[in-house]
Amino acid sequence: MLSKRSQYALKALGYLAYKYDQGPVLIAEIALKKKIPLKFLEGILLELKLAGILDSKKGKGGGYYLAKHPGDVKVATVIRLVNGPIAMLPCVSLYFYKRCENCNEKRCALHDMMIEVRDATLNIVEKRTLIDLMES
Amino acid sequence: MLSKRSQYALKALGYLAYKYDQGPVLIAEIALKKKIPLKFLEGILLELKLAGILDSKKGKGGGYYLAKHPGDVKVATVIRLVNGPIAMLPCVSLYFYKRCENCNEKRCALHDMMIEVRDATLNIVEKRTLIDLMES
DNA sequence: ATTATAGTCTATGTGTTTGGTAGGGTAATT
DNA sequence: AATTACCCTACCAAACACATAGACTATAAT
Repeated sequence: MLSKRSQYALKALGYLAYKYDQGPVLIAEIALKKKIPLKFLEGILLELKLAGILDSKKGKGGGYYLAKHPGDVKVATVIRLVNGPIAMLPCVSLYFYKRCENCNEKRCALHDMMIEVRDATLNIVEKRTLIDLMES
Repeated sequence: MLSKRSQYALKALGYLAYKYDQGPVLIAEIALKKKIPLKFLEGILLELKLAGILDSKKGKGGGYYLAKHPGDVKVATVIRLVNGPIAMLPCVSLYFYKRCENCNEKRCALHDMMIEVRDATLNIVEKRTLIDLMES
């Protein structure tokens, strides 16, 4: 399951994608429209900024905005950043790989099945971008 | 990610499937072969028994064994039992559904994408059984 | 320069889950 | 009597989830 934080991140990005090229958007506006606790959202947006997905402007007329074109931000990237591994097991994760202690990966039935699951999922989230999440 | 508990459950079941029709298997044997902390495993096997997947016999010559044919126990069932929802969001879960507070499911882009992910995953884990996990 | 705006940063809190360890006693079977 | 599952309590450390509060700092308009 995705954490609340991840859901919020995706929702917020969907909104910012929708508002793309319309200038900075207030944290408060996003919080209101997407029903996200404001201070919680603050931290999430900052994380997305530090990762280079968002950029921000302070002062009047400031706010957050996408640092890239919505089509250039993959859903998979956001999930990995905010939520962590997409795979069901560390031993089949591409970005968070950790060796499995109680199986030899060369012939582990569970391992093989989980690779299939991972690929089925990646096949979707690696292809989808913020364009697919655009929403008011 | 699957919890350790879930990994252990699947590993143990794979072993019991491998030993199917060879009489009860000691908890200690499973723990040893699959490198699972014994007391932890104890609880897991009990849970699987209460769910009707395993059966057990006490006393000398006792142990745990599959209550059903390995081909009749779906991987999806085990994951739902021990790990919880397979879907990435509560609002797209079939067995653990919970309404989403910050979207109207009729037209929520995230919702739709997560249904796709769910189905891609289910397409695998609903078809695989303990036969596919059989392993010494 | 001042002031309001709006993002940034740090700290704190509470509760839950995870992944164990340790020990005991009970009930059934051989 | 020995074996083995069953069932219970207690404890622990660490992480995670989901926030809230307050102070600080940069920006821009006046």
